[in-house]
Amino acid sequence: MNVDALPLLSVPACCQPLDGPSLTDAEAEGTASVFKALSDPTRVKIVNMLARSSEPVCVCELTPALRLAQPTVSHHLKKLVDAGLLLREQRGVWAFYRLDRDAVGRAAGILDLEGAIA
Amino acid sequence: MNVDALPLLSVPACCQPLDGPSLTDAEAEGTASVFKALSDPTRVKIVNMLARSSEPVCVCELTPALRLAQPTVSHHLKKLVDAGLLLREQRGVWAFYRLDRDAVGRAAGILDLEGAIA
DNA sequence: CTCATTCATTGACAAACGTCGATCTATGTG
DNA sequence: CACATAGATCGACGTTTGTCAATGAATGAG
Repeated sequence: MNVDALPLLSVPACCQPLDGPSLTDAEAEGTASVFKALSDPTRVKIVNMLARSSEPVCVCELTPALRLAQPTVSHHLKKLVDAGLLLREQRGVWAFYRLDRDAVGRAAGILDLEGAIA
Repeated sequence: MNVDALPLLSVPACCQPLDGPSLTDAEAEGTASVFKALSDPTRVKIVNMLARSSEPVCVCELTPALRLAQPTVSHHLKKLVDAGLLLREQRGVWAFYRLDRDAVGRAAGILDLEGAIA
């Protein structure tokens, strides 16, 4: 579009062109993927339970507490691990999960929200 | 199922019954809704732009920066406002948005992640 | 080996989501 | 009044999501 050929605007311009995106597509997608992992009530409960526990927690303890079918819990745990929020550890037949306590802070940092949190 | 009638387990129990949900359904859903608002790359960019600006930003400035159709930008802004993350202000024909800088901190607090952030 | 247990994976289904074109409302100009 | 502009709302579309039953893989007991 040729700006010079435009008729004079009947409404004055409200703001300057200002700065660019200030965040690459990759950064935005990476940050969104972490928050997407926390965007489900069940996964919020999981993260909260793990945040309250100083030791890794067994899946056999999470499943009854969440009152969901076992494949559903496994599905949510995988999403949290893929997002980098949880760490998995196998002990014999059992699988234990614990929180990676730096991950959320990293996402909030990219958002430029450090000052707004805590 | 009658527990007393079960045969002895061939695998020992891994953990105690332990604590309950420790987070109500309403708290989990409320927290998840805030993170859901941040679970899209476009909305991450919007929040980042607003976080970098000390003054409210006009929609007419957001739309070209995001390279998306105007109804799409309006849709994302509504989701962020509904989540309590953004505040809307009408100035004549234009709509300005700014960040509610306490909202994310509140969500992270419910998660019990204060210590892990910042 | 056989069997039981824990957990992950697959497949299917309904619900929710992101995107955009078309339309509507509200504000300001003349 | 008529007209132009900014932005919200509506409908439709393809994609993604949460859930579960069924199945598969891995570990341990006997």
